[in-house]
Amino acid sequence: MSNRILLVDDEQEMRKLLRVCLSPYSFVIDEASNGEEVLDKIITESYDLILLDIMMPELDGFEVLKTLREHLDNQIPVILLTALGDTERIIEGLKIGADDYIVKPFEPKELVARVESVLRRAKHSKSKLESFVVKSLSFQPKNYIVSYNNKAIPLTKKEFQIFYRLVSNKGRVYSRDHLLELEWGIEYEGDTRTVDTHVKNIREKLKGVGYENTIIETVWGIGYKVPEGTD
Amino acid sequence: MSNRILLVDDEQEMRKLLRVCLSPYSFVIDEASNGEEVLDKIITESYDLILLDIMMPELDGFEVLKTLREHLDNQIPVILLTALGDTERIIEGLKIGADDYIVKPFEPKELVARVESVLRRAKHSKSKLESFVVKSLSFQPKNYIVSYNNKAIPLTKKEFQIFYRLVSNKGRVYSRDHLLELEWGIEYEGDTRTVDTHVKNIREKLKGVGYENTIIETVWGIGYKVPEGTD
DNA sequence: TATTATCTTCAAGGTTTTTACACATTTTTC
DNA sequence: GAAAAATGTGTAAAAACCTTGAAGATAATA
Repeated sequence: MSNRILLVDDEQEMRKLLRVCLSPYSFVIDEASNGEEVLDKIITESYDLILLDIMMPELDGFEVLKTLREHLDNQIPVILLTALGDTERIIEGLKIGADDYIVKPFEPKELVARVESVLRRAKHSKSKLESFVVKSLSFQPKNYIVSYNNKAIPLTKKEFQIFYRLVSNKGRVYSRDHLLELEWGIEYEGDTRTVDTHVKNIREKLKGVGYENTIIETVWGIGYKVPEGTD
Repeated sequence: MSNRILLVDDEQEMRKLLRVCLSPYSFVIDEASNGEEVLDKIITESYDLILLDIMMPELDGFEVLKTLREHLDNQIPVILLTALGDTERIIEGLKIGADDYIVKPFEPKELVARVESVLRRAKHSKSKLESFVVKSLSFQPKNYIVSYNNKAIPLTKKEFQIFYRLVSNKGRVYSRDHLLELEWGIEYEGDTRTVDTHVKNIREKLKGVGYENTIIETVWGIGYKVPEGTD
């Protein structure tokens, strides 16, 4: 599956340049010309990487990144585009969660290298690969395995995806639509209730291994969540 | 849901022009021809954006904006309409809380762009996403959570909506009709007393977790409010 | 290709939320 | 202070929403 990249820059020329540089590779590319548009798109679409210009009028790259990390998807990789010599802002940007930065003007080759490196890292990133334990359930994302008392719970791929998303974003409510977008793809047209069925199956399988907590909670009229709390 | 826009200008021609420019898009448009009418309408109706002419006889745009920001809704986006070269007033206007400005005469395209930009920004404004604390209650709007002493209060969706509206507009009184319009939708046909029931339930649930303040006050003959005061 | 596993759809039945309404209580008006 | 108007409250019906099971469709595997 080709990676989806969002290019963010207020200057159309720069977006064009970025697009040209990346076009030889099999990326699906989308653009946004200002901060608000980015937030909008992130909520409705889903991307594997964001190339984010820092200097934009109104809502600048910093603000976008901050909002993104604090309120929206905390995992999506971000590469900052900065002007030469803007060391301070680079450091600041990395602090608040950027994954890498590229200084304008840049070498096309370097751009691609950075993009691929970040994508690769993201794919194998700790958060995505490392096992962890939540509420007595131990997750092993790289193998699509969840286990309880050392007993593996035979989740299917979709089930795992949903469960993993909810668990690794404890406390956050996901609407059915949002889950469909995140786990199925950009323009899923099918029945929303599909999510319900998967949730049902997850719950069933959890019970099947003797796990009695109600870990996936229904938020009436909204969606599903895994509540925060002791693990 | 389409956004509601209030056009404010003393010249009918200008209102007509604005309306024509915006008509290709799915906005619900209302008009006002003087300052007093604006304040009137803001209190009884609700809008997502106000296009406000500065130069009006009697109560001018400044005064309206000031009153709006000081006494009424502090969040509703406002775009100022100004004459060419009126830099001073523009700056002044932005200072007292306008979100953007447009210089007359304007390009229709630009008007629409500005309008949409401001609307988008408002939709994702921090205030809509960020958690906050009011009178010992902590709100996490993103996840539909209100909690007291770290204990979640199990509000239903409607209850949360109403409570959140009142709390995030402390000091402002909302009539039942207005709340219905805001939280139910423009053409609600049911019983007004439905609001009372929800308010009752909210109060009950607050007591249920040991919260004894009377945070939602009844304003006799008008509606409900959450009073301003120490948090 | 046949077989199996997984995913999706659908509808019946159950649960929760929302609404309506009747009556109690409070506030205002005269 | 009595009548009228507005609000508070409990209950129950109505509506909205969720769960569940089963069956068809699709994809994966042998």
